[in-house]
Amino acid sequence: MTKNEAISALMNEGQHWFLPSLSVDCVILGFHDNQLKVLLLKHRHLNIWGLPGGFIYKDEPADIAADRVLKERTGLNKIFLQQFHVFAEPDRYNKEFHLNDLKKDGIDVSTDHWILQRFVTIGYYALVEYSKVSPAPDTLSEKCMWWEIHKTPALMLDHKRILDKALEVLRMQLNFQPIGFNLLPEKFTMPELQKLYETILDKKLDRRNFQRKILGFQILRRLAETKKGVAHKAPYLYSFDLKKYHRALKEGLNGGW
Amino acid sequence: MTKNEAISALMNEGQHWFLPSLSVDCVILGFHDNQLKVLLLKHRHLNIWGLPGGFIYKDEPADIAADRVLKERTGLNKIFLQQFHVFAEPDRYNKEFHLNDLKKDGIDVSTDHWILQRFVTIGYYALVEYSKVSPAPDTLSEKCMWWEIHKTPALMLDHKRILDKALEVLRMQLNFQPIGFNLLPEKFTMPELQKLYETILDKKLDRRNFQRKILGFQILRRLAETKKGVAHKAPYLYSFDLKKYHRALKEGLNGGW
DNA sequence: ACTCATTGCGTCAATATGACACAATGTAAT
DNA sequence: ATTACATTGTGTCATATTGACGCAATGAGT
Repeated sequence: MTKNEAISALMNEGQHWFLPSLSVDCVILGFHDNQLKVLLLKHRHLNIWGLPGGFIYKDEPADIAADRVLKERTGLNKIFLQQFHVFAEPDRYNKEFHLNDLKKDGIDVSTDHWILQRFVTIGYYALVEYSKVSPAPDTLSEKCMWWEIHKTPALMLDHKRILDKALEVLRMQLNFQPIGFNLLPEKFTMPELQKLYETILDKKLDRRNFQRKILGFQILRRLAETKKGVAHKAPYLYSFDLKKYHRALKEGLNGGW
Repeated sequence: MTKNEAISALMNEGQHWFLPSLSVDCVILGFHDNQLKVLLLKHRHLNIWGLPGGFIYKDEPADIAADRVLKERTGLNKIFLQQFHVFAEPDRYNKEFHLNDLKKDGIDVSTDHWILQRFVTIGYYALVEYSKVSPAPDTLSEKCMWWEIHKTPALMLDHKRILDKALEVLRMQLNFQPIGFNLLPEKFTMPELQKLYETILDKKLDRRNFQRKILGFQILRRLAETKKGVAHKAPYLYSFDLKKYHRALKEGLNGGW
């Protein structure tokens, strides 16, 4: 099936396949070159980017739909994927935008076409290991690539707001949940982990205090090896203690009360 | 318009008014007699209770829909109301349940009626001042009353799960946000505030340490008066310092990182 | 006047946190 | 080889926060 055929099928049959009014959008974050990155798609003819998103089959759980979208875009599945917010303002969805988008593709639809109706979208975010992802464009897009989190291009509709909200929630989670398992390779160094935290928090942390605190969580295991081929003193390699990591995920880190 | 007329109108016209596939459900919590309570509705003919919920008008933001539902059920509006989770499993919605419900009301609908389709619901929770609420049943229900949070009756569909999730999120929020302003009367005592925390957390707290910690947040003002007509030593009255309270809401309490 | 549960206000040790010092290490320049 | 230097591993110290608990004051009920 060519891309155009796929689009035709979607346009003509979509309303029979999918739950009306609802979509999912995924904020897929990866970490590379000591930078937090987000996976974006470029629409076929418009010079605008957007988050990977999709619709929910009529008998499909929303979480599975998000998983499916993620799989289609990154080749990854079964990863840490979490619903974080619903975006349900009536004006978030711009009829004109899609109408123009489709026209440029040579597709003319009436203004009451299903894809032009108001959509409420469920925002999901995923933390993935950058190196394992093979960005792959889908039916409606021509490019799929990583962008540095603070240097994203203009995004369609309210996708910038969705991205910002994902980061806000992520920062909150950092306060009571461990993070990083899905963002880092299996073996990593303390400075890499610290840089990840600093990037998410957008804030410098003291190297020594960071180490003390993170080790205090008891979710890391220091390996016997050090990182080779790196400038300056070779740092130790660490890996997550998965058992303790998952326990911490469930029970929280600090407690608070 | 009688209740039956209202139901007829809803059944016949609903699909033109509301966004398909979507609903909102509200977990409305109040505090009374040193107990956390939740507002539940009893369906008209079934001996089963449920959370107050409703649909979203086609041009209405979901937050406003939740506000509207809340207003209709409690007489309150403009209060702390927060989306906390989306429930989107296909099997959460039980066609048979509604079919039976309607039959007992003398309403026969075909199995493809709009109200029998799959619905994804957005869960909202609200913390309200118990004494200001006037529980009022709506079109589809015959009773509306407070229930102790740990002694709720059987709930329809997945409403028990929604309630539990709301409490889980609320407990998390307690770790980095102040709470209580909407749950307590304007003037309250320290033991009352502590009891609120203990109820939400389902855990005993040390009286003296609790006071020290909560005062440390700097969101309380101690009044010159003490609570009268109470057994034993008269405790001081406190009220929230709204300015600082709202600042703490925005900026968080502890920071963590 | 006495009892007693409860409140207000402490103390003290243990623990956590923030700021910073210093030696060890490995690459790169000389 | 030697040296320079950025970076890492480890530790210190003062301060802040936390958990556990003591004790006197209060005020309704007897």
